[in-house]
Amino acid sequence: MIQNSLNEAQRQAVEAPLRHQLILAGAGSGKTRVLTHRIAWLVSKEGLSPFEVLAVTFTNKAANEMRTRLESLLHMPTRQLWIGTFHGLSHKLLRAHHEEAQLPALFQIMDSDDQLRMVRRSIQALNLDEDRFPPKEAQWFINHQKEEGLEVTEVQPFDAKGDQLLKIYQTYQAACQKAGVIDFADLLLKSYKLLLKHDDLRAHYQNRFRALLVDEFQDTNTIQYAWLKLLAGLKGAVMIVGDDDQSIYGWRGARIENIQRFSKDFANAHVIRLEQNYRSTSNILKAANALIAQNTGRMGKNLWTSGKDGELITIYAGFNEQDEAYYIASRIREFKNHGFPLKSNAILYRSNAQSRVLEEILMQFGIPYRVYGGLRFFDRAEIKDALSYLRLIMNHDDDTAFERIINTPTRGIGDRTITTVRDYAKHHQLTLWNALNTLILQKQFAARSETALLSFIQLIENLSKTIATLPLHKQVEAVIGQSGLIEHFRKEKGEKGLTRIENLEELINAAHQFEKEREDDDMTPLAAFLASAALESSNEQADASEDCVQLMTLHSAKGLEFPFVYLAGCEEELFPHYLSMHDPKALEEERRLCYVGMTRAMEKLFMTYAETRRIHGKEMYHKPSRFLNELPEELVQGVKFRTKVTRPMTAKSDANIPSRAELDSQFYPGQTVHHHVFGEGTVIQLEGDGDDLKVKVRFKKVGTKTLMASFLKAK
DNA sequence: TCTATGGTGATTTTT
DNA sequence: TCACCATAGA
Repeated sequence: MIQNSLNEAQRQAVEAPLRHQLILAGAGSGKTRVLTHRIAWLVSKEGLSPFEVLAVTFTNKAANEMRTRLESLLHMPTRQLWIGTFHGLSHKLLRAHHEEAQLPALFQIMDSDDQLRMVRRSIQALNLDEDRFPPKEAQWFINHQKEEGLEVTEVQPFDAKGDQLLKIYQTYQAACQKAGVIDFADLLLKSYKLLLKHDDLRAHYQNRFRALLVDEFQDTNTIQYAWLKLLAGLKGAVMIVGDDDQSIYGWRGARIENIQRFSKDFANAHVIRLEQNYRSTSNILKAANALIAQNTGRMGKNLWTSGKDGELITIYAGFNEQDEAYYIASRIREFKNHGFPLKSNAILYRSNAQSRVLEEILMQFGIPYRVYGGLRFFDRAEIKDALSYLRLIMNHDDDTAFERIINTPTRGIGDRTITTVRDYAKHHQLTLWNALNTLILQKQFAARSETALLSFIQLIENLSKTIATLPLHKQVEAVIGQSGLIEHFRKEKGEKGLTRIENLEELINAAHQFEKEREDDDMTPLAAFLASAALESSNEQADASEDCVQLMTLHSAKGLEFPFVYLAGCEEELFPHYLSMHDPKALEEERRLCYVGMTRAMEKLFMTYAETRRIHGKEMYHKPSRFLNELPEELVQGVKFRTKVTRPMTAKSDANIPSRAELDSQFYPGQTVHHHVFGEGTVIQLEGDGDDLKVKVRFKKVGTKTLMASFLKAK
């Protein structure tokens, strides 16, 4: 990517006067670059104060990246600038105006796990049959209502079942209110209603934000759209960046139609297409374009590159899933032998279950790998236990936290006892903590239970006192130390308990880190830490240092890129998935998923399938995915997937061998290099050879540059 | 309170 | 097939 300056379309988007803009940004077309440059332009050339800009993303990762890049562009702190996720910014609004939003000052955020427990308890409290009303379904119902912008008072049930579900919603919502906790969907809904109901606040924010920018707009749902529209008011200039072809979260409530709706709701919006791709070879782009052209109702877009044609796309037909995995592992080993690091390989698949066979074979090959998208750090049971102690200490009314730790570690408080407390709380409209204390005063428990309960109350109250004056990490440390969690997990046999203890220690580190990095706001450090634990469940510690193959689902690959991509399991019923292949809308989303997967590849794309595969214990024969047939034949090589051939287990190589220039050079795509001025970067491509060898490098700090090889150091 | 057993059901996931 | 849950029994 030689992109020292913006291309024409990018420049138009960046340097436009304040106005509504719809940027259709194809994969790898530099959309983050456009977003950050746009903000920088508005601030430095249009004279906007950072105070007047609002930028919304979907993930924390994107928000952080944007802020970092912006700081290096503007050379000034960006604290005043509101950059964050929909949820994060909503949270900020609710904290600042919790009274108007009718929330307690110390309200806590529930994650979906907590939410499910809360829903389950609501169903039980209503004496409903869990078989007829599965908690998952009720949870989905509640979230769906909220995402459509409907508070509990606004839902119109249309049948008997809906009636019951609404009752669950009501009970659940009342329980949340009582405990002072809110769920993810509430963050958006409540902040939306806050602005809607309070004219003064709405006027204030509508006046304040002169420019509003939204990333990944195709992923927005109804409430997010309404939220944005309300915040923009009549004066705010809104710029949305998105790609209808990469909309893969429809099943989660994302409304692809929001993009079309935007042009209607925001008058005179300028549409700009970013179609020049700086990531993939021409052949990969042509194939992806051909595939996505099969979809109907697109905004329309054709990716192109000024770069090389590159390799053809290799399709491999394995005779079973082991053979498929063998083939992939062999290619990876081959690349490794040619000097490419393992981390330039990514294996993508439709469903998580597919990773197992791949992992087994990679292990046989002795190839290190990393599977993305497992349990996140803050979702681990032991971490949630420790956080629940902190939550209960901060807010004794937090019933979710109470339920979680009342008998963790086990302290002789049984189900009977807890049910007594729950029932009493329900009948007297008390929180669990208050109900427990009242019952103790009334001597309602057997002697043994009472001792256990009293020691629990003592523990929480003592901790509340002792940690009041401590710095955050000491608070966390004290709570973990005195809760007995460490002893509890020490009893767990095997490595599991040890890992848990290590994780608890890591939590103390995280608190320490958080203390150092936190910007000051009006929350106490503990409150801020708990909120960020719920909202910023950082996927994992950045152990990017380890060189290993990346395994992940197609969904989690969105936004990433890799020199070599293997799209595994390209079979009917698996991809497109059988649950999605009969509904035309869902099928198109599957195709978009395939498009997303293909466009992750920079240099070389492999698409593989297995003629037979074991699924749920049964041997299944699937046809090759229709998506393979939608690729132009002249762009495809390798095993003829349209005719059946019997093949030996050992897969023969038909992969690309790196070019002469690449072999002669000490540099290769995907390599980390160092430059004395520009700092660290990743090699994207080699050009020329011998003394004339030039290397395209994407630097972390300064973007992409092409340099003489002699100026670079391998790392 | 821990452990064994059987039934069930099985895309995709961020906040 | 297998992993997760709920439930029963020690």
